Amino acid sequence: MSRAKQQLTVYRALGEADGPLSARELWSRLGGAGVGLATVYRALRRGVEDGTLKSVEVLGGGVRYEPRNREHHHHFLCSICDHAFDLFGCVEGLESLVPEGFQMTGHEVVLRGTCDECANAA
Amino acid sequence: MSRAKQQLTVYRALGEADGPLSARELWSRLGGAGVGLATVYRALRRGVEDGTLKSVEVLGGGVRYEPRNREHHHHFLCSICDHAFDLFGCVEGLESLVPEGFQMTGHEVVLRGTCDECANAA
DNA sequence: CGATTATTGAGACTCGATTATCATTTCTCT
DNA sequence: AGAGAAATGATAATCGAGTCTCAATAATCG
Repeated sequence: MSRAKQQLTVYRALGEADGPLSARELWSRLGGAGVGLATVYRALRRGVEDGTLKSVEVLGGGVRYEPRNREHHHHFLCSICDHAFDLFGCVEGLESLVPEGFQMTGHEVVLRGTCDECANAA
Repeated sequence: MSRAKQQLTVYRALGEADGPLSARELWSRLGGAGVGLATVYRALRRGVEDGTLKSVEVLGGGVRYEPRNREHHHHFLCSICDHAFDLFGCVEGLESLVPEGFQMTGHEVVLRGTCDECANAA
């Protein structure tokens, strides 16, 4: 495979995904063979360093990566296929949960359940 | 230390905590020395098995444990001391986020920021 | 008290995720 | 095409979390 394009390949794959991907998920989407796992990790690290990518932690399954330029969103974690899907929109009333004296700088919402595909396959 | 009470010691420590504790946090609260880390893990595992405890994952920092009999609640994760605090109450509008065909079985909300103490210490 | 059984603590071990190493290959530039 | 720099892939090394092993210790019971 041609070199020096792998970084772009990684960015593109993440851009086309329907949710954040873990290093492994990404690796297998890129063909498993043909691109080394180490290269995937390197590309991800560089992406985070230069601000193109963002690492997110969705419960269960370690760190995943997504393009930083996505709008504010949250995730749905399928408990069967273990894939994380992007959601659109947000929720109300978060401020009221913050205790006296605490300062909130951000929030995460994760919905758990069964995705479309897994629900039908069951 | 007397034996056969360690399980209770673990339960009590979790009951008195202001949020879920990781195995390590719990271990250091129990004195570090005097109780073995393996015993803490054993007690936690038994607690989860017999339904007394529940393991929760708050983003960043692995698995933590809390008594199962707590009301529905969420957590606040302090980015400085890395401690997770229980919150009271919940939010509205989660259902509207669920995509067509997906089935939601649960949800998590995590607020991030600085806790009381760390905010004042800064 | 003495025998029997369950629990414990310390450390060895396992397992998965991520990083480091290094020879090899590709790119850039002339 | 040829030299030098940068990136890559395979795999070894590392790191942390959690589990397992086993001799020692405490609890139980007659």
